Amino acid sequence: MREISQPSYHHGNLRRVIIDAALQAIGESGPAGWSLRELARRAGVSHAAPAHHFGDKQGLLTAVAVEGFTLFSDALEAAAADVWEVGVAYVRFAIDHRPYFEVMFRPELYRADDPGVRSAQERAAGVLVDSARTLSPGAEHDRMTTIAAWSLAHGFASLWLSGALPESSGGDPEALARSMIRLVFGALR
Amino acid sequence: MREISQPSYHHGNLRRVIIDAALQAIGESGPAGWSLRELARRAGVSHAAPAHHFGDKQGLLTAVAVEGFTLFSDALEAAAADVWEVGVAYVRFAIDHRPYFEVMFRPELYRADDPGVRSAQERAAGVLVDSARTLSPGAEHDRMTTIAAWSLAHGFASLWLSGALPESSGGDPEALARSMIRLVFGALR
DNA sequence: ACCCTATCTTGACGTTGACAAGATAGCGAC
DNA sequence: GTCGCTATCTTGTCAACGTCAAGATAGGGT
Repeated sequence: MREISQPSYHHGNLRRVIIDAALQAIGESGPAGWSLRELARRAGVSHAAPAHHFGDKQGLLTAVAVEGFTLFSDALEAAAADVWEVGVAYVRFAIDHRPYFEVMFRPELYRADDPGVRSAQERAAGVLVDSARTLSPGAEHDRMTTIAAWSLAHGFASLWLSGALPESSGGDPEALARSMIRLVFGALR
Repeated sequence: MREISQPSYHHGNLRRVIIDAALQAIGESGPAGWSLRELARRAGVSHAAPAHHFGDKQGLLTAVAVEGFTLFSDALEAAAADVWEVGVAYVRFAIDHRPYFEVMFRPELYRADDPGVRSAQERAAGVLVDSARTLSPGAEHDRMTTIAAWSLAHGFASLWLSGALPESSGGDPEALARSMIRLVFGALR
């Protein structure tokens, strides 16, 4: 009297199923607090199915990073019309797509030299550089302004996610980020 | 003919030895890329010695976090005389004590509700709040300024450590951080 | 009708974190 | 001094983990 179904050999492509399961697991227990086998169990596949598609755990996380940076670039580009909103979009992405974000900026978890990762990363960086130029008080400060704007948005997102800011419980991250950006860069320009 | 020494039962207190080994391991392979057993092997103790002193892996990382926040507070306080240097000290600590820093802001790795952690954390936050007040353009902007300054320093440190900034290879993080802080908060005040 | 390949499963191996039980050494009491 | 108590550390064990090798299945081209 087995309650487990017999083998049944899937033949759809499980890549998406597995990535989605990974995102959910990362959301629940952080980017390193889950196991491939538990993942497979939840996705209803064998314990080695993930390895087939992604080689190993790093390979799976590499796929997550690529997807993450791509979605990230899309989000930033969509906000680029209003320069002041790019930083807000940065924060919003980090919070709305926390699992992606947490993997993306932990390069030791995946293969950071993967060409797919590289190009997706560069695309995102490009959007940031372009919008920061608009905020810069002068061409000679362009690079410094980019770094400052990036640091400000990234730091706020990281602190918010790690729960270091007391406002994390209950506050509205977008509104807070918007005020912060206007305070800092309103004075600068 | 055994080449391994016989048991020999240490009786010093191995807490320090183990924490130091952990810091080294974290420095080499990130806050989650090492194993307790490998750690013990390097420290020359049995595979269960760490568990005796710290309960489990989380316990060991909790001890690291407490120590880290304490050293962090010391570093910030030492720089507090010159407000402009607090942010620089933040960055310097992150880079000079990378293993501590990487653990401290990953609360899912340790017991963030530990009373020791809490008080060490609050002490560090206190220094930040006090110095940010000096930079604030007005009392009603105090909180916003604190968050902005904190985000700026934390973001810069995180991006630098993760290698996201091209300047990470070869540049001088302290000097860069100093310019960035002066650019942003010089205009604000 | 056949085979070829991508897809997925099964089985196995060494390693890991954790627990339980045993061994050792220092130290105060008498 | 030696007895026993306790903190310290070791040994032994276990389920779970990541990875590899080998086998099973199904769908598409020929």
